[in-house]
Amino acid sequence: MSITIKDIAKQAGVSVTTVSRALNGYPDIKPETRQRILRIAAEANYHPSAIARSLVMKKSRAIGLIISELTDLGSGYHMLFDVIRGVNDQAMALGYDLILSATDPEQQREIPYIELCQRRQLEGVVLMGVRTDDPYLKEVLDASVPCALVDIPLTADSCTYVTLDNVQGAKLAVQHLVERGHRRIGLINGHNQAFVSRERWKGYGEGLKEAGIPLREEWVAYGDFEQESGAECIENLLAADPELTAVFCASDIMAIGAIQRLKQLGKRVPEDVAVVGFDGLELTQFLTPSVTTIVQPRHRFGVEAVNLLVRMMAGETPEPIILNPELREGQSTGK
Amino acid sequence: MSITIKDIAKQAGVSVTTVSRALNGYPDIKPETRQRILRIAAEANYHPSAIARSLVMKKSRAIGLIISELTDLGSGYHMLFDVIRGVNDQAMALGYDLILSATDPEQQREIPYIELCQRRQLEGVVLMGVRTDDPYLKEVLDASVPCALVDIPLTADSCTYVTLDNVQGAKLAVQHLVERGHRRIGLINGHNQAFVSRERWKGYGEGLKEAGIPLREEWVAYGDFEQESGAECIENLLAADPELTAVFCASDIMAIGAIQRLKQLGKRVPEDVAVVGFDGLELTQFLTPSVTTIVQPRHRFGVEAVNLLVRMMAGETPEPIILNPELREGQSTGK
DNA sequence: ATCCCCCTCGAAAGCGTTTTCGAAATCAGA
DNA sequence: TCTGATTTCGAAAACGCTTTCGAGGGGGAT
Repeated sequence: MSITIKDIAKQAGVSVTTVSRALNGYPDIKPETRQRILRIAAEANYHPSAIARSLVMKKSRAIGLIISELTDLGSGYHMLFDVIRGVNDQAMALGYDLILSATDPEQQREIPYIELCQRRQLEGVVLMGVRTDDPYLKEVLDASVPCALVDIPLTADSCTYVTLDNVQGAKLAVQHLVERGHRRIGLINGHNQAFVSRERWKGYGEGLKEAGIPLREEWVAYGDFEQESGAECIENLLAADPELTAVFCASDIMAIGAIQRLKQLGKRVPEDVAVVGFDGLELTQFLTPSVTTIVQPRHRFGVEAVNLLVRMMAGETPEPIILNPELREGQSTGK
Repeated sequence: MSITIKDIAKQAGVSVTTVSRALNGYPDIKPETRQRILRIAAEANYHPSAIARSLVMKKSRAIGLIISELTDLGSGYHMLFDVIRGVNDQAMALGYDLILSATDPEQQREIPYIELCQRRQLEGVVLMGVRTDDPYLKEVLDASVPCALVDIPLTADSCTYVTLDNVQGAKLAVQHLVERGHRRIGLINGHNQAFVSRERWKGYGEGLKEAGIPLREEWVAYGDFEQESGAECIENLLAADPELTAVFCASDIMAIGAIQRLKQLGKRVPEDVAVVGFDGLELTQFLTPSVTTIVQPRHRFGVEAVNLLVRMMAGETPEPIILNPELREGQSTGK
């Protein structure tokens, strides 16, 4: 059906060996023969089969992008998309094809990690959206396929990660609020199955400590990164301490939910309660009030993950990449 | 390196043929031999190479997901992600692997369509986010690889599509506004390189006509689906006709931009100007005011696209799928 | 004229599967 | 016990490519 290297060889009156050499830029071939072959191949609109090539070279030139919980409308929703873009862009730029595989722990549709890698001969894998208790994780850590984790600070023989300095990010948020004069600052954290939650909690604590503010149990609530949970949490926090004047949310989406509920409760933002979000979603700039947030370089996560991967595939054992957070001021924390 | 079918054969003391047969459920094999082979394969954690299999079977069991303008933060931003999820879910459910390829017309990084298909032996392709003037389109239409288009109403020999009834959707929006008593209704449309824009324009016109309202040139503005353009357009429209009391936006994002700008101009929504969006983004429910919108079954787009694909791969020539829009009321059009 | 080396190219093996074709073994019926 | 059908299995080719190894030819040096 499809046109093969043999056809080109026949057409050019040479052997397949010669065609292969011409196409792959080997030196031991007469320049004019090469030109002729190239021309014929182009005219015939010939493109070598990546499959056949993979088989013989034992390299697929493909990397996997595995996302847990993609089907969950959930947590990283807005975050994930940009990371996907980054991974895609860099993979393409480097000549790798991307195989997307979104798994879903709940529905048991998980294909064992190893199997996927073996089946498609993946040269490396970018893994994201994984909970701390996800079964994938164990498999990955002792598999031999290079793996770059996004927002999961674990390393192993063939495994490293890229993430934000979440501790620093959370601290930035708290510092910003302290500068604005707040002393009673709540935290609406994400669920504990997310690695980032622990770090943001830590950063929150450090931020308070540096300001000489003792941490209080009732200032911390746990949501699930979703809008609704942000609303519920802020209500709970206010019930526990009506004097609360500020809250730091571990996701912009929860921040939006919180602001929404605050309005319903008759509280003004930022006059009565100031709010800081996390993620740096574009839409936060266009809300009323616009939301102060810790911005993550999401696209770059993807790019760097692929970069880590190719370095690992080259035999290196690169250090994890920890990107710096930035605070973007909005109206939700006043001027 | 990796364990192959030969290893299993040797282990079991049979030929590779027999192993292949056992694994693939052929009947001509003694039940107990099959069991033994299966056991051995499982113990060895063996998984057949999809690559080798593809080569000999000339079927890759892989479909491509090609997205133009993914790198554009742009237009379908929020829409695309859900469609991707749908494609992924259904592809997995049906046992196909997904190869993601986001191209970018601007940066010329486009890999010719045909080449991609040939290289990876794709059995079918889902194509989305393509402009009317995109070079891909021509290639696709006369290629022989089955192709399912999303939101691009074109058919060809091996090509069909899934989309929303955009005419009906726009009409729903206008009807809703008319019911609320509006007579001067503007349209903030998307750019004309999007297929959907033409249809939404048509639906807008029909909606007005049915209400006996003559369409006026200056009621129509063209944005690019982005927030900023929504803001600019509403300002222009109001400049052209200060009496405007309602506007229908061809994307939720533009609607948000428009509402934002309206507030800045001292107009109340919906009291002074009512706004309807398009897409049915979740976040529209959580804004103040929440946005009335035409909801698209985005996830289902992906699912149906894959369904179309497999039917085409089976030799059928299925009819296009046109899904029905639904209006979801928010506060932006009053009660 | 001889020898050696370099340049250019082809034959063939091999990658891990599936599948065709036929052979061996088993079984039924007589 | 023999025949023929049926069941169970193996040898080998094929898929499209890369790569090793070596052959042939031309040119320069001796």
